[in-house]
Amino acid sequence: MSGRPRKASPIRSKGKEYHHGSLRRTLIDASVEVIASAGIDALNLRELALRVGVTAGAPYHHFANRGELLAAIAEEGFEKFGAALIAERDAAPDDAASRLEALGRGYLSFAISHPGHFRVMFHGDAKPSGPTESGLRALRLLQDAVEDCQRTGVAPPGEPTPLVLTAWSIVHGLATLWVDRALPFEGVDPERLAPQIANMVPRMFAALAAVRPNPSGPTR
Amino acid sequence: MSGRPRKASPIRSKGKEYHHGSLRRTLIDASVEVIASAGIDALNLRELALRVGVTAGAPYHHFANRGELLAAIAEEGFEKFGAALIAERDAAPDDAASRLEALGRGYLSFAISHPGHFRVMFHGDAKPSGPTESGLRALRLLQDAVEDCQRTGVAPPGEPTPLVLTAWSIVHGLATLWVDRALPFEGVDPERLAPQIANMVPRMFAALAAVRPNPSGPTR
DNA sequence: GACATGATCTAAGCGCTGATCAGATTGGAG
DNA sequence: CTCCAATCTGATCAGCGCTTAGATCATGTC
Repeated sequence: MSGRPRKASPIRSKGKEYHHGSLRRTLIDASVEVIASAGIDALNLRELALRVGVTAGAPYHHFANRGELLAAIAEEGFEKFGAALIAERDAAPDDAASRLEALGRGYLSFAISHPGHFRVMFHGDAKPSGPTESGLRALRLLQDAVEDCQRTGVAPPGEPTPLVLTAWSIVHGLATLWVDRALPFEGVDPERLAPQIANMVPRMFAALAAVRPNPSGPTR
Repeated sequence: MSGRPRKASPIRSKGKEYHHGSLRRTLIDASVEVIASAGIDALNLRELALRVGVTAGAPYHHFANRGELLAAIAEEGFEKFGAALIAERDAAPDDAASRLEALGRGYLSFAISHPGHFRVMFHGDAKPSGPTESGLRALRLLQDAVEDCQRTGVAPPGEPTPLVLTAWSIVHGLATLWVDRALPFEGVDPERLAPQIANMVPRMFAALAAVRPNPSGPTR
């Protein structure tokens, strides 16, 4: 009851007020929910706006168009993604193989627990520019982990790019198949399979290193 | 059958006739082109119809709605896909590892040479039913190849599902990253990298088999 | 406290796209 | 030739993205 009742608290209760208070945040959250359960195509700005209690034109004061709403979701997703990868990696034992495995687990865990963000992050259609800054940072984490494995001998030496791409492809492929619901294995729970697959990455690299000390050279 | 001038030739020249003659085929082909270059979202039935010389309502005599057009493209894609995989496999040397590698090469080649079909085939949004009959047939090819590798000792024994899923994830992940243009490696040509990655699948399996004769048991 | 200013939201509407439907046109079967 | 089924046209509706003018609120200034 002092002079200014609500100054540093921009979040209002959901009551009927002219200004929503945190419409941008609310729109992103609601969008992620819709996309997670029904896909990007099902995202309807009109319905979305009405559902959170504003008129159809209001979102355009926070996002220039539908694409920029999606871009904001993707950017937020890549930031959460990078943070999740780092957390998982730093919680792992301090050897190169364990940390690479942790990154793989983190990758899959993120896709499973944030399918809405993940879908938008790697949505191929109509990508204006290439990968974002945050996306590249996440890739560098993987790259460093693979090179660490090479230095400590738990991955074969040589050009790291094919190894990085292989590791990335494994986890990204499984994550994609999972969020696209394209896994036709009955009785298989991808959520339990995820750490198994993630663990397979450093195991295969280690096996390669043990069998072939120098597998470089043209493959075909 | 010499009486009727055109009976068994339903394909007309692009001349202005009331009946198009092969509108369904033409619509699919044009759609695949659009999707390959601009993505699924860019597919516009009106523009598509006018471009091939019919009015906006005509496509609905061949497809109940936009989704069924996409479903037809996916189905056709899976059929081409299966045929391409079989052709590649049967052209390979007659050992299990070579055939598994050939399947991986076929997978990636298909994605690279048929990006339009591939995009629709694995489009996660609004998939009504699960994978198609043809899709499951393609999966069985991979499953059989992996089990052959296990029998001949070039892959570790045990449950084949994790191995199948790993192999599938590697090629599917790279293919997805490729068609989504999400590969931020400069100076790297995925088209030349594809056989290298495909070759890595049986090599890693063989290494695993050589190092650990029995890697079964809970991973974590 | 009165006022100006910028940010936010409403209300109305435009254009484009997916989808429907009655009727015109055509090829083919009997 | 006659009739039928398939195909296409033309008109139209509904839904959605987006724009614009004006109303409402928050905040800083005097």
